[in-house]
Amino acid sequence: MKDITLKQIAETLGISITTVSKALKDYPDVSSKTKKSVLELANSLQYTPNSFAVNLRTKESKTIGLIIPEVVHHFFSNVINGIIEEAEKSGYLVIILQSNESLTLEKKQVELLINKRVDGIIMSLSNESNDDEHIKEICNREIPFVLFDKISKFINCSKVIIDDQKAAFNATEHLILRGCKKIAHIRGPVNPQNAIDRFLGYKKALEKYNIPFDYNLVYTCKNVTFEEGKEFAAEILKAHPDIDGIFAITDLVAVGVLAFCNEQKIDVPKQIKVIGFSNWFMSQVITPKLSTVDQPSYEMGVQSFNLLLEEMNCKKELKTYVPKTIELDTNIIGRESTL
Amino acid sequence: MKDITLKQIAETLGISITTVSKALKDYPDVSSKTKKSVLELANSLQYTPNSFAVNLRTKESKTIGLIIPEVVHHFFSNVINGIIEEAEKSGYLVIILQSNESLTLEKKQVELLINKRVDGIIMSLSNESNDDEHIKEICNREIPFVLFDKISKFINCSKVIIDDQKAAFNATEHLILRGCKKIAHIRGPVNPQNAIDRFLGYKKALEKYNIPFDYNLVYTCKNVTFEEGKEFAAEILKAHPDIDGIFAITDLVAVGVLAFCNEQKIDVPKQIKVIGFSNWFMSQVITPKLSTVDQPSYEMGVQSFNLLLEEMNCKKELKTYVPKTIELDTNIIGRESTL
DNA sequence: AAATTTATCGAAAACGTTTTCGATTTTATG
DNA sequence: CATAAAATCGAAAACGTTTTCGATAAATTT
Repeated sequence: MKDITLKQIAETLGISITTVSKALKDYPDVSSKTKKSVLELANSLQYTPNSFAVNLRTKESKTIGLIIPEVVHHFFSNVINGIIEEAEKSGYLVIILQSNESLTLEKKQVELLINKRVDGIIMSLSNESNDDEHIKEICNREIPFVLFDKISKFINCSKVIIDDQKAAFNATEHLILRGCKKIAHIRGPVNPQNAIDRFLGYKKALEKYNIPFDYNLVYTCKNVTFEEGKEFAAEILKAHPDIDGIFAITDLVAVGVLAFCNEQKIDVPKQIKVIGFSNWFMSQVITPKLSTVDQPSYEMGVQSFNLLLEEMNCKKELKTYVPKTIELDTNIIGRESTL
Repeated sequence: MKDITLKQIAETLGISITTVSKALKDYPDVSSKTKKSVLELANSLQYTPNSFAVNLRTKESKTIGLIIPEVVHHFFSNVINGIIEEAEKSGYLVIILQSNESLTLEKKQVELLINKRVDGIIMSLSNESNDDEHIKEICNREIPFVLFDKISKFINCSKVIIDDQKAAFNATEHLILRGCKKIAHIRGPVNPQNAIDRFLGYKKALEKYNIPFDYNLVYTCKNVTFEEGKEFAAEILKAHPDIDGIFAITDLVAVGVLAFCNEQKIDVPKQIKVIGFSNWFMSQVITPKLSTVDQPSYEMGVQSFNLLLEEMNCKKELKTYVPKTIELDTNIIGRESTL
C-alpha cells in the first residue's frame, strides 16, 4: 500500500533511478527498449511522481492563490469559476482565500500564500486596502500577480477591469433617457477605485444632460448590502420625495431599494426608476425585473488567469514581464425597473 | 532577493543547520543564548521555511481538496465559505475543483487531488456518480475523506448531512396544513440520495394525511435549473389545473415556478402555494417571498472540515479512524408563497 | 579528583525527484 | 582494423528541511 517511487521501479528493473526518470520524461538518451519496459511497469504500478519532491526540485507547485473579498457573492463566484476552469486547462490548481473586506485579514492571506510559495497570485482588493506593504511584498518577491475588478492605480501589475466610469455613465444615461430628472446614486465605499469611477460616471452623465449635480443625492454604502439598499431607499425618499431615479453601485443594493419600494407600495418604474450593476441572477426574477449593467464576470476570471500564466511563463524563462491591462466590455440590460 | 534558507542563517552565525532548525522549533537541546540569536537573525531576514522542503520531509502539505458540483450556487458557495474559514483556523488551505455534475470530470478532479497529495478530500457527489472506482481509490489510499450533502450510502466514510426525508416531509406537511389537497413535486435527478430522500419525504407526508399519491404529479429535473422550474410549472398547470401546491427540490426551481405564475397572473399563494428548499438569498426578495427549508450550509462546511481534521489527525498518529455521520437540523421558513 | 549526569551541539541520513556530466558501449566512418 | 561519432547509461549533486543519534563540554555527584 506504500507509494511507488522511481527507486522501486529502478530496482525491480535493475537499472538506475536516473534512467527511469528520463524514460518517463521521454529523454532522447534512453533506448526505446528500456523506455518501453519502464513505461509498462510504471503504468501497472500506477506510479505517479511525488509532487512534493517535484515541487522542491523544480521550485514550482503548479498552484496559484486567489484572494477575494467574499466567496458568497454572485460576481465573485463567477470569477472563481472562470479562474478555476481556465487554470485547470494549464494544469494549475487554485487555492482560494477571503479577505472579508478587511485589510488585516487580507494581509494575513497574502502572507499565507507567499509562505505557501504559490506560483502566482490573483486578487481583488478589499474595500480597506490600497497599495499597502503586503502588496509591495508580492511585487518585491517577484511573484506573478494580477489584480481584477477592485484594483489600485498605484500598483504596477497586470489588471483585468471594466471601464466602470463608462458603464456607470451608460447606466445613468439610461435613466435620463427614460425621463428621469432627479437621480440619486447609492455609491460604494470611499476607497475602492470602482466605486469612485462609478460615481464619476454618474456625475458625468448628469453633466452631459445638464442636470445639476447635488451631493445630497449621493449616499455612500459601508458594507454594500441588501439592508443598506433598503435603508438608503427610505432615507432618499424621505429627504427627496420628488426623486425619480436611483442608480445603485450593485444589484444587491438595488434589490434592497426595490424591496423597500414594494413594501411601501411605491411604483417602480412609474414613480421611480431603478438600475443596478453586475447583473446578478436574482435581478431577472425579482418583481419588477431589475435593469442593470452586465459585467463579464466569468470572462474576467479567464482573462485574469491567462495574464497570470503569461507572467509565470515569462518568469520561468527569466524574461522581464511588462504588465498589461485588459479592459472588458459591459452593456446595459434594460428591464422592467426602468421601463 | 534570493530565498533565505537555514543554511544561510547557519553560516552567518557559524553554527550548524541542525541547530538553527532546532532553535526555530524551540527544541530543548539548544541553549537559550543560541536560540535568541537564531530567532533574531531569522526575523530580521524574514526567514520562512521552504514549504516544498517541509512537505517532502513531513509528507504533508497542510492542504485539502474540495470537489463540488458547481461554485456558482448559493448553497455550495456557503459551504465553501465554511470550509475555507474553518480550515484556516487549523492552518489548512483549500484547493477547490468543480465536477459540473459530470462523472468523468469528477473522476479527473479526484485524480488531480490524489496526485497533488492533498492531506484530505471533502466532496459532494455529482448527480451522475455513485460509489465508483475513483471513490474507492480515495479509500484504498487511505486519504482522509468526508462527503457532505450529496452522499452515497454505499461509501464508508464520514458524512455531514441533513435529514432530507424529514425536511421534505415537513415542507410537504407545511403545504397540507395550509390547505393544499393536491400537491405536485418537482424532484431532483434520479441518482442523488438527497433527491430520493426528499421525494420519499413528500410521499410520506401525503400518506400521513391520507392524500392519494399520484405518480403523475411527480416531475423529475435533469439539470435543476430556473428554466426547468418554469417549464414544469407550465406542464403541471396544463395537465392538472386543479393543483394547489408545489414542492420543489430547491429554491432555484421554485423561483422558476413563481416566475411562471407571475407571468401567467396565477395567484400565489391563493391558487397555488409553493415551497422550495435550501433558503437561497433571492427567496426572501422575490415576490411573493418564497417559503422554504432552511439548510445550515455554512455549518455543513464547518462540520465537514472538522470531521476531516479529526481523521487527518488520527492518521498522523497511526490510529484507525471510525467514520462518523453528522446530521444537522433544518427548519421550515414560512413566507408569502404559502400564506 | 574521579565518576556520573546533564546540557549543548553537529554529522549524516532521509524525503523523491531532476539534471549535469562523465563513462561506457555500440555503430558508423575512413 | 583503427578511429571517430553516436547511442545509452548511471553516479552524484542538488533542492531545503527534519530528526536520530552520537560526540563533546559543562555541571553535578560521589
